[in-house]
Amino acid sequence: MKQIIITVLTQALATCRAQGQLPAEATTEINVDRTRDSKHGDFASNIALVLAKPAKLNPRVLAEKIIAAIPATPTIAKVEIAGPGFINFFLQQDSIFAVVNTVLSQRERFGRSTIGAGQRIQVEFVSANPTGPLHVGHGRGAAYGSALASVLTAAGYNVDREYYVNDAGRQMDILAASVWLRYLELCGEAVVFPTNAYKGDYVWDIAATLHRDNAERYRTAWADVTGDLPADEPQGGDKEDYIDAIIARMKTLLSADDYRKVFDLGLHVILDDIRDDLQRFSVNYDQWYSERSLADSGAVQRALDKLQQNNHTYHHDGALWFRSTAFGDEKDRVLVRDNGQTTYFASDVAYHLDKFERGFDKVVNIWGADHHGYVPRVKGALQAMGIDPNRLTVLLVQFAILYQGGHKVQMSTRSGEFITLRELRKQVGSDATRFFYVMRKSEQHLDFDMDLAKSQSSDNPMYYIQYAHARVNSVLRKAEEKGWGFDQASGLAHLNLLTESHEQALLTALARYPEVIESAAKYYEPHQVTEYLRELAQHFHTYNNAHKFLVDDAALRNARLALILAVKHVVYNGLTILGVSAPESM
RNA sequence: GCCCUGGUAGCUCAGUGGAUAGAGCAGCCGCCUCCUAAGCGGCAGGUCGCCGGUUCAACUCCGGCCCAGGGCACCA
Repeated sequence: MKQIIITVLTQALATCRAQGQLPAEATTEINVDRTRDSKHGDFASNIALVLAKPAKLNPRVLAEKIIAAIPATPTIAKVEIAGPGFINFFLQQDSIFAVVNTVLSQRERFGRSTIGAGQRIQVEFVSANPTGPLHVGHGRGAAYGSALASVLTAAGYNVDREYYVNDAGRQMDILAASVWLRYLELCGEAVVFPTNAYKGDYVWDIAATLHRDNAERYRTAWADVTGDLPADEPQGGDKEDYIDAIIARMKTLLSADDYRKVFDLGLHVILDDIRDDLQRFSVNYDQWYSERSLADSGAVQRALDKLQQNNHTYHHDGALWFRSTAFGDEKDRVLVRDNGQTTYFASDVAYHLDKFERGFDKVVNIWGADHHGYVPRVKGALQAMGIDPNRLTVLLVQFAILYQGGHKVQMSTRSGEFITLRELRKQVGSDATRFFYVMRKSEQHLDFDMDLAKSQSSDNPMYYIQYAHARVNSVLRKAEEKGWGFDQASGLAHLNLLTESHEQALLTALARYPEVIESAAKYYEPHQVTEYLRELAQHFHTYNNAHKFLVDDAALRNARLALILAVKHVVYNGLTILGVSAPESM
């Protein structure tokens, strides 16, 4: 509909130019918006205000000329000048009713758009290190990424959802060491657990599995482990140096093969847990991409070669550096450490090169806000390798703060005490958790009110929306019980009986849905969908309260049922995008 | 110090250059003989952090300042 108006305005402007009423150089992008107030019609354009200056005309005079040049269009009933020079468009009633027909025939396809057609886009999200269960911070990234991917799919993009598995690197070594030390404890060794090791209970579980399946095969005397190692933090040493020394010792005491077995057990147990957790959260992936595979396949070396060939690297202090300052970063970054090991950053350069080599037109990374400092170096590396950095969008998700009983829920990632996503889902439920996570725009700090999310009242926006869906269903059931059923053909034939202001408002709301999807996709903002659904549900509940649907007049009754059935479809479509269920009854 | 986010009603937040800045909650007053009251209506509530600038038009864009949170590794 909006497109029709833009087309019509484009034609009108061309006519004005042809008649010499508007200078040829007076051009601008045509802006058409829905009006806030129905007195201003259905759509409005500010075109006359924008072009008034270049046209050297009073905006209202220019608006007159534009309106005079607008070709007759069946869907437009009336065009008016208002205020300082707005052009207001009033739609034909028939084209307003048409949305019901469209929704009922397209059903779950209603709202899909083609703005992304032919474009491949990758959304990478969560990608938490498999060193422990997901916590509530990851949950927000999961809900947001998943909803965004669905929005983009609805907008016509070919979307690929990916989880980057950090299955290499120091943190994973620390996990392997943590598992092994707990295992030694189970074997009866008097282990003093390192300050910097992972202390969560899940580490005990993995160690127990290791012990159950392998008995004492990996056992070493604790004295042989610590031997001549530096002191840990409580003894005045450095906890980082200490844990690194433990890892090195573990690698010498176990064969490479055995080390890998312990390492992989931890990795697989935790990754399986994460997979399970996300699946229960209705978050699914097309690809789980292994960091280790980048090194194994030589992709990391290829990326380093590429940077070196393009003269963007140098050697210093025994390390290989990327000159990221040449691309706006605040300092240069190490790719290969003086000990010969590549950095996480080197893997990430290779990973991002690989993403674009896989043929994605656009790549979206969803990161925690604490990683924002990382953006310039990754974009810099892409540019250094000859890839347009604007094809990569990094979306930063701020932290979620949980509130319960009016108080902030204390969280500490230290000593393994944190609220897991699983625990949150268990307490609040998957639907409400997902809804609350995406209710706010991602760059906003989120105050997550667990009591509200759990409450089954209209105060809870998710229940409010779900209830609209269930309520339509309830009315339809009642129609069956009364022996009337629902005659869709009759309803569609009598849409012109829907003249109440509540009905008109609802029709407009339904027609807005495709625009909301496009906007949410364009700005990567799924929260627009939650906002919209709340408004739609509100229009519905208000209507329900003001008018009876199941009236004796069959024509009116069927028309109303057609309208509310359309509402049901749209609520379903929107909730589905958000990963929230739409119950038939509540 | 530098970099990223925020600052809009008592609280939580929409508002992505337009018309009189909106919603939910909290507060006050009302609405079930009726398809689910898990609902609806009304009242009250604002220096859009502050100061400049751009524009016909600024909560929105630009600059400076103040406040809050986060980030500034040869960790991941």
